Order: sequence, then C-alpha cells, then structure tokens
Amino acid sequence: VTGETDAFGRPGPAILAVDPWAPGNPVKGEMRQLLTDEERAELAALTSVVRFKKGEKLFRSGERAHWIFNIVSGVVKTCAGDDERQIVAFLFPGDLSGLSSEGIYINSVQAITPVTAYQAPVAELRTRFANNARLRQHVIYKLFQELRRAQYHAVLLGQKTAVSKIATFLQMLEEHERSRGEHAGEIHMPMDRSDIADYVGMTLPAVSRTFAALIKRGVITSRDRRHVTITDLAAFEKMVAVGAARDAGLP
Amino acid sequence: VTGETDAFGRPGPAILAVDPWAPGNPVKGEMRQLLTDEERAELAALTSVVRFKKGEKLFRSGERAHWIFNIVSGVVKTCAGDDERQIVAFLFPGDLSGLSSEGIYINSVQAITPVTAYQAPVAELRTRFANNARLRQHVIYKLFQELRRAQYHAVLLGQKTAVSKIATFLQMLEEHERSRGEHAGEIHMPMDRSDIADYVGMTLPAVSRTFAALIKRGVITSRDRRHVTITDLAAFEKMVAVGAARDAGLP
DNA sequence: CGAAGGATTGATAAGTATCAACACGGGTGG
DNA sequence: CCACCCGTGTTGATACTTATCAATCCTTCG
Repeated sequence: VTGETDAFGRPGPAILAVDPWAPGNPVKGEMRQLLTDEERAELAALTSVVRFKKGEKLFRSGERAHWIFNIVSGVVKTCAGDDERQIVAFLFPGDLSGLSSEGIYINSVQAITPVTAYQAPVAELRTRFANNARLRQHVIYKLFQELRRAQYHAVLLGQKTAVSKIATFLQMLEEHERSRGEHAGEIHMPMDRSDIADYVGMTLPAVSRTFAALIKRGVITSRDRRHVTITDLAAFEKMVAVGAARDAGLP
Repeated sequence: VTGETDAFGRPGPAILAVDPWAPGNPVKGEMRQLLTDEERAELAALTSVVRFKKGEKLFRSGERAHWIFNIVSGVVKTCAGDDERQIVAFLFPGDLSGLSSEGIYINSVQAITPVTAYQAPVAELRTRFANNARLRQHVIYKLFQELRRAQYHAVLLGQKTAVSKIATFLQMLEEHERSRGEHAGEIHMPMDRSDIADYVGMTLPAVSRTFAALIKRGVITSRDRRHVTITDLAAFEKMVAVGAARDAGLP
C-alpha cells in the first residue's frame, strides 16, 4: 500500500456520509468522514491502491464480486447490469462501490475521469467486519446515504419535462458540492452530455437543447461545457421538483 | 406485544433479503428470513404492534424519526418528501421503513391496504445494535436489497416508452412474488392505477391506456383491474428493459 | 494539421400530457 | 334490497414535447 492520501492529507480508506440519526450536525446536510484515523490505518492494511484511466472499467456486471472499491479521487459511473445506457449513479471520492447479489456484481462501473481507488477483498473485509462493530455501523450509515441518493434520482427521473430533469440534476450536483464544502458558486460537471442523458433518462440531443434553453432564458450561464452558474435562482427553483432536495435530505 | 405471527406462524420482526455475498442460494434470487427465532424474540421485546387502515399514514417527511417500522402484513407506499405524487417504493411484509437523515424522516409512508407492522424505537434499537453484530449484518443485507430495488426502479423510470415502463413494472411485481415463493402465474397489483402512475412516472390516463394496449396486443390478460397474467412471454420480454431484471439481481 | 469523437442544431414524426366527458363499482343510506 | 353517489378508472380529442434521423460544428488529441 502506498501513501495515498485524501483531501485532508490523511491516508487510508474514507467513508463520507451524513449521520442518519444524530440531529444537529455542525452544518445541515454536510457529510463527515466517518472513519477515525486508526480505522483508516487498519483498513489500509487490507487494501491496495488501484488506478484507472478515463473510460476504463473497474468491474462488470456478472463477474464474481471479489472486491469492494473506495474512491479516493476521480469520478465513476455505475451502470445497471452491463447496459451502459442505464446510469444509476455517479460515485465520487469517499464513496463505496461493489454492490453484489449472491456473490455477483450487479453493476458495471467505469471511470469517467482518471480514478484512484482503494481495493479491498470482500472475504477479508467480512472477517474484519465481524470484529469491528463501529465499522459496520459506518457501512450502514453509508448505505442510508446511497439509498437517499437513489430515491432522489428516482424523483429526478419521475419529472415529466426536460427542464425539470436538468434543473434537478444541476441541483443534485450543487448540493453534492455543498455537502463536501466544495461549493464555489459554480457547478462542475465531470461527466459528458451522453452520460447526463443516460442518467436523467433523456437523449443526448434533448440534453443539449435543454441546456441551451436554460441559457437562453437567462436561468444559467455556462463558462464552458462542463461549468454552469445559476443566475436566476427564483426561476431555477421553480423548475426543480418541488421541495425535493430539502425533503429528501440531500445528499 | 401481542402474538403477531408471520406467514410461517412465527412471532416477531422479520427481515427478508437475499445474501449479497454468499453464492449458491437454494433458489436463485429467493429471499430468506435473515433473523433467527431467538433474534426475533429478542427484538419483539422492544417492539409494539401497530395497525393502520387503508390510506392511513405511518409517518410524514419532516417529523422526528423516533420509530423504525417492520411490515408484517399489507402494503405501504413510500413517497419522496411529502409529495404524494412521487412514489419511490412499495414495501411488503419483511421490509423495513423509517429512513431518516439527521434524525428526520425523509419519506412519507402511507398504507395502501390494511397494514400490520412492528414499531421499534430508534433509540433502543441503536443500543441493541451495539451488542448484536449479527443484527447489524442483517440490516446491511437488507439495505443492499433496498439499494438494488432502487436501482431497478431507476431503470424502469429511465425507459422511454409507456409499454416498456409498464412491462418492467409488471416484471418487478412478478419477480417480487417469485422471490418469496408466492408466484401463481398471475400478478397481483395491490396498488391502484394512480399509485402505479406515480411510481412509473406517467399520468393516470397513460397507465390506463397502456394496460389496454397490452391486452389488445394479446401480451397480457386481465381478470380484473388488480390481476394480470402474461400470455405472450416472448413479446412481453421484448418490451422489458433489456436484461435488466437478471442483471440487477432482482429483487 | 488532420482526424475522430463529442456536441450542437435542424426537421420530422411519434408519443404522451393535458383537459374533459363518461363509465364503472363499491359502499352507504333509505 | 335497491338506488344513489362518489371515488376510481376508462376513453376521446388536441397540443406540446421530445425521440429520432441526419447534417454540421467544435474540440481535443495524435
């Protein structure tokens, strides 16, 4: 294991999540690093660091689920089954990947930027689980988090108009950045238009048109294809699924 | 606590799920009761039985999350936020409900049939958690299960045509029945057309028309509004999201 | 500089949302 | 027991929106 470090310069796997039960977080909706430095060091002993180039696959649906991955840097897309046109989630640093059923991966996961990740063998992780109640608790927290994100994704997909979908998508990204203190007034989209289309349930041309429409109406401005800024917040929020972000306890 | 029993005549809370890691289940995709009789008895000591009439709400989004619910009989719908037109899941016996963020429920949950449920206080459940590693493990299994269901729901919502959505929805219900050994060649829909519309992201008239179209094409037959049978399996499967059910490891 | 993949834009047609009227069915009260 | 009534579901007509197919533009990388 090399000396891979996170954004705070600390080594070892990291799990970012909001506590599902404890009220009164310092900042509402802000995610915390759940693992202590000791736990991260302990887990680091099990794991190896792997790197993936943009476009490379971490694993495919149907393969034996030998590994759990923990994203350190970069972004990956999670596709349902092996159909790349069905994106069910984007994963960022601090997220876990490797969902399986009866020992078989049920997703295909692909890097959409250069990615660094920790890789832990499931078998050893399970024995480690047996001895570490706290770790299990943290995994539960993280799964709660993922469930909330999946629900919000469903809300997005349930929207009937293209502008609602794209606006909701942008709000997801903004809340995501905010929850990890990276909010800079500008929303960064690491994925390409085609990935956005597959995530929001639209075609690529429709996504392109919708961004153009939002810009034309003065709701957002775009520095380049991957950066947008919300310029008319009132109009923007009218387009977003009513109260969904707050109600869903994003992220 | 009264002597509430499950379908097998055993008392106490029940968690149904597929093991995410162990291969070689007796029947592929079949859910098991995760809790031992002893664990169920132990949990029963914490819980009380509650009953809800059709249409009654178990809890609302925004309320303090004091309780976790375990469905014993009946079906509930889980709505994102407090918007009843955003159904993110239907829950059946053996499922858990009470997802929260920072101590606040993020869903509104409503009975769509008469419902019996166990109700356990979160505070006590957390202390019980600390002493029972197995129980935590089971909760993790169940959350994996829910995550898979949520992903499959996203696949459904991502479908572009109405017949794909409805066919995928029917296949979800069929797989659901199959996974608990209730499959009888006929699919039962406990929810009304309006709930289906809110779940698949369509309007009520569109749902109605789509069922009519499937019947007219001879793909399904309908005994009454709540029971359908697939009569042309080949045509049916062509309408379903390609390979999604198998790939997603349903349920 | 050229090529290849990603993104935008255009024209057309298919499909669903919408609005509205009507049929059905189950429960209630006479 | 029957009639009525209200909630649920079906059906119809129209307008809007996005999927689709296709051509062009832009950008990035070799």
